[in-house]
Amino acid sequence: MFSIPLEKAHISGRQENLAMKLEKTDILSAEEIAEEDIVERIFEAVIDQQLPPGTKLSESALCEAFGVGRMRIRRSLLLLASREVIELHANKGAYVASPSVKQAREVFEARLALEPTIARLAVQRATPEGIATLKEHLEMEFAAHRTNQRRDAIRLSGQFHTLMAQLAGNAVMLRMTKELVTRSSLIIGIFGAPGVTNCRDDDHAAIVDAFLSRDDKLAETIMREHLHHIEKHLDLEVQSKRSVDLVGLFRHPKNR
Amino acid sequence: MFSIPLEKAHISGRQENLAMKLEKTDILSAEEIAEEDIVERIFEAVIDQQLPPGTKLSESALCEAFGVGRMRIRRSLLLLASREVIELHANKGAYVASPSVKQAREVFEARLALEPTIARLAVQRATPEGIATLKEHLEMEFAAHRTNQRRDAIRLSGQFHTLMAQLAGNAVMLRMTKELVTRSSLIIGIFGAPGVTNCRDDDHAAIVDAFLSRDDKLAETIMREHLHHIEKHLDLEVQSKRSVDLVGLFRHPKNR
DNA sequence: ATTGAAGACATTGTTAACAATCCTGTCAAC
DNA sequence: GTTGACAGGATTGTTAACAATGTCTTCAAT
Repeated sequence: MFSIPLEKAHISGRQENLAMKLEKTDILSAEEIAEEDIVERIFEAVIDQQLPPGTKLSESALCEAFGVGRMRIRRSLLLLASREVIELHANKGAYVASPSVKQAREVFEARLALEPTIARLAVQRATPEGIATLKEHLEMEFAAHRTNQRRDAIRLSGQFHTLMAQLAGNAVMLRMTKELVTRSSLIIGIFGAPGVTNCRDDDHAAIVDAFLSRDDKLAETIMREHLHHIEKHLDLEVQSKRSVDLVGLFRHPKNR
Repeated sequence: MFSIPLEKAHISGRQENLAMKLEKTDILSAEEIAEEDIVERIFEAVIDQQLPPGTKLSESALCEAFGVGRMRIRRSLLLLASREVIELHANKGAYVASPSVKQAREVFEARLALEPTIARLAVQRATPEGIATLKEHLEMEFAAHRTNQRRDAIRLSGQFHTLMAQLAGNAVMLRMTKELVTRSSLIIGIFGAPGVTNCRDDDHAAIVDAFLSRDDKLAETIMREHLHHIEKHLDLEVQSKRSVDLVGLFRHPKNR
């Protein structure tokens, strides 16, 4: 599958003491689910738009879903909040974030700073196997589009960008990209035209071509334009699409 | 002081229920210390090099230091670990991170992707007050150097970079910059020549000049060269400066 | 019929006790 | 004297009970 073993290292430990007692079902289900796995799963559900902005993530439901204790869920939610993928409201619970227009601009500004560089580095460093993985991924994207698998198409579009960060071989930038791609899904869910897919895979195909010709500068340029293109197709002009600004609306009735 | 009110929003709540009971010491100490405050304090202590790599951060000590319960400390440590500023070893505790050569390269690669863009945006967007704050900051840097306040000089050098991110007005990039600057302090502590300061303030001064002439491209270029300069002055060639690779050392005695 | 209050219920936040693991110092054996 | 085992203490990890807050339903009053 091609994956770089990163993260998880700094929260090491978690030795399988359970794997020792070789009872029934020796192999399966002995695996403990770690916080990062939960975080990763929720990231992907957000990317899939299976968890739209504002969705409540109740602790008990998550405990049941992942089959873990409340403490672990709580830690996972804290990590998700620190990435601004969810919002933690005191005594009210966790909700999938609803990025504001300002936050949306910030996310894309950060992506424009990071991802063109990532694309350039990825082209410089990608191994032949990495490029093969990328081509396979592109094929899957096309297939999802052909067969109208909307959810798969969205997920694969996002994963294309994180895959680039993996090929660039930089764990820090990969982590940042995952966060930004996930938040982008929320942004597209709020400000995107309904029914439109976030990424044209034409652009993705062009980037893969840049890999084949090892043209790093070209990949960088395409990625920049690609991100610009995505942002341009958002409705970021509307001020506070939902949740009208009541304060501004009703202060000094004379001035409205 | 000029500060942008960001972060903390998404972990909102924490209403002062204690402030209600107006007993003695009505005003002070009613403030509860939040996780982010603890994280921020530890960030700064790491930047100051008061917490060198490998320092153990025991829960009980931190509880006493911050005057909070263990749960809050535990959450803070998790957040710090998710930023890779500390390492969490199961059943052993939290230790200030000791970045590897690979991680060091990754951090500076990320900074090179982010901070030149931040510098450009900051020049484009800085208000006159923001520029004044920047000039004051530069003065403080010079003062610290003149009076040989090494610790202050180091801290101010790092804060210059986060201040740039504040002037750029992008909360996402500000958060990333804080993380990267903090980790850079650890990296300089490990791989830097002893006694040398991490940033030349000549570069910082040149960047401030670019603000005055509103030359955003120049600021971007200087920042890029500045970061290159810092990285060049590190000993990243040595493999595992400390913690010798015993495995590689003692396998096949004939080959050593 | 709508509004407001009150109480039951559900969910989140905190604390404290307990369990598990690791570190350290002592002591016996060789 | 060095090495290994063992026990005690200290630290971390987990669980469960409890407290606090929010939410929802019911019901009465206007």
